Amino acid sequence: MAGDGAARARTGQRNPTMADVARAAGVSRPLVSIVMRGVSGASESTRRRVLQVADELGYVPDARARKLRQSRSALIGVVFRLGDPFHSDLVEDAYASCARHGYEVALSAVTGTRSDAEAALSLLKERCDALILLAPALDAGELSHLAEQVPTVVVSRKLEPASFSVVRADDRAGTELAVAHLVSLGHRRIAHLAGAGVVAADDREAGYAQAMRDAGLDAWIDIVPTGITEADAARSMASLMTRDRLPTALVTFNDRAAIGVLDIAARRGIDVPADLSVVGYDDSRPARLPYIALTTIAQNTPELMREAVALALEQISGQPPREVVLHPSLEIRETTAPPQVDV
Amino acid sequence: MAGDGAARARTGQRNPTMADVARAAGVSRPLVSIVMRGVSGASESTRRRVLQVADELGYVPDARARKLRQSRSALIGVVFRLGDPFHSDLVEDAYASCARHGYEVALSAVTGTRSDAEAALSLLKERCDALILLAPALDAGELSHLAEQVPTVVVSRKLEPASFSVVRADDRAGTELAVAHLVSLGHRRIAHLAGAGVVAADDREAGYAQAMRDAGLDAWIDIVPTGITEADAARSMASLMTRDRLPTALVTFNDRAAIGVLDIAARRGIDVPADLSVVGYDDSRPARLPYIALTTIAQNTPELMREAVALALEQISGQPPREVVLHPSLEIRETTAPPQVDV
DNA sequence: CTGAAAGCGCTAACAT
DNA sequence: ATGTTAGCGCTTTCAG
Repeated sequence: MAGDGAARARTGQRNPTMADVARAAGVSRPLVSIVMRGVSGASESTRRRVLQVADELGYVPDARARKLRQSRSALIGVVFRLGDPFHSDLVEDAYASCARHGYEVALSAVTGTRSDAEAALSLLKERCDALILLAPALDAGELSHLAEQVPTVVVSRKLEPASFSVVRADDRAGTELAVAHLVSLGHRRIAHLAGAGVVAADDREAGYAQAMRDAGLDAWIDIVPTGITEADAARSMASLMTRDRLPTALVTFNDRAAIGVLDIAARRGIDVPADLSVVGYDDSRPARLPYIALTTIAQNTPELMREAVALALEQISGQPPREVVLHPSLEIRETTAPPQVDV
Repeated sequence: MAGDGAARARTGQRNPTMADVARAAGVSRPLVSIVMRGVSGASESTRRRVLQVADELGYVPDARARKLRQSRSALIGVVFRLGDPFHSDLVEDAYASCARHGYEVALSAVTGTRSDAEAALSLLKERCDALILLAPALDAGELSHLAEQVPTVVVSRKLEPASFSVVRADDRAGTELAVAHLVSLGHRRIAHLAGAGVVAADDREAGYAQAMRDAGLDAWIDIVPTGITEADAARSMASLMTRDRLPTALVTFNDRAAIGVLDIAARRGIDVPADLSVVGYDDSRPARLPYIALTTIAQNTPELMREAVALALEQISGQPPREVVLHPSLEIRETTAPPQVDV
């Protein structure tokens, strides 16, 4: 029973400390430390008794004191954008990858009122052993400055690795994959909904153009700029529909744009994929919903984070920063099919 | 310039400490502490000099040491479900509310592989002054056990406040609002898509039934059970459409179900709101997207978190736990309109 | 296998 | 306004 500890907490007394446990168990303080950390150096009987006493007292080790005393904090800080599905996936993978290497994760969120710099600073104060920044909105200079203070890994931004490491997927290769898939289905009038001014959008657009040329479809290259939200894409799609001939397939720069397109298509009676094939980009959670089932380009988030953590550990152990570029893959679902009528 | 500090970090030396700053500035350590905390007790000239030296050295205060020394950690722990839009909103509000009271936020995520209990334990180790749990999947016993160790506030779950405080919106009142809105538009055949086995779904269903009775529409009460995903709702909607007469309006137990309905409606050529009015529940981010524009019940997340933080502070200052029930509100957007043909 | 002593970086309490 | 001393809870030596 947690009688004693509970009573203490309820009456506003301090939490039990290691010394309390040692006293109650009739052993020295360091011995309790040994038992709590699960390292060797205590007999089995002592270990059992100490653990039982600790449990009875409701003892919880103080992470602040532990990390202060240890040279390394065994903490990897992750800066992510709150509410972003792609970041949510990455954070989940971060927990898994860090745990495999004996590290804990310290989270710091970027929100409408909390900048990347603020988020990173709070982790710096916690003395994380390394920082992993998910697509941070910081320029190279700010990132370098940060990286001089702590090993830093930038995820999913195309940046020259300098004092920090970079891990990202090859965005050009991604849209090339998308176009190649549509070409193999028999499409020729393939348009691209391009993200205007969005990071990574340039590479995705270049990959689209390259793949069209490679397929001998130079004449059909058709780039429609759009904004970052579903609503922007819906508007662009609506304007596309005022044309004489619609494309038979659409490659969008991200899933949100693709979903905006799907929505408008449904409302206007355009059958996807019979009348129009759509390929998104990101393989975000909504894309995987069965009733959306969007064919899309996946960045392989587990591998992205596995590499990010590996790069962090490399830097912690003194190795120089470097860049890792991963290959995206095609997830074929239900929004692509051969065109009903060819050109 | 951060020359010295940077060089240190890059060559793997330790970070500068307060003692380093004191030495370089030619003052005592506590004086540096006074300056860094911005409290009174240092002359303006000293203050300026210390701050400049600290900046040159690239000094960042060590949060672990500070929190260890202080009796209170000035930290409020928040346990949230990663990737849940409602939780994302709440966390964002938590940052704002905590900052107003001089508290920082320590985040701990619940994921597919990380339970509420694990998430809470890691915050316990950080010695947070209080914990705020967002719709935790823990039973009353587990919550009580936790609350004996640290002031605890449970958000958005209907639970008898015991050793912990509870803040939630009135779910019955929410669906009553939804039905009343539809009735005022002239609807009578109003069905409810009910969440099977989901927390809060019972109250929402009860509120629907109550409001129907209050409007004298007992005969039209029509409760269709469904699952928790958009796809579940889409299936339920499809089966609803095999009936002779469709309802003219639908109240769903959450936004995800509503969005599943909207999707199927668009695909089957049912015009929302002309043929069918739809009211969701939660006012989640997707509901607010302009191309969805879902009429829905809002829980007022800023107020929910404002109350949660207030309840946490109350408990920290020794007051007993209690319950706060907030009133939800109706957000009228574009998925509701008068019925085209009445019964 | 166990215990005594020192110290991580900081702040609170007391001096001056 | 500034300096001195002590100690937060833990882990790490180093002696037994």
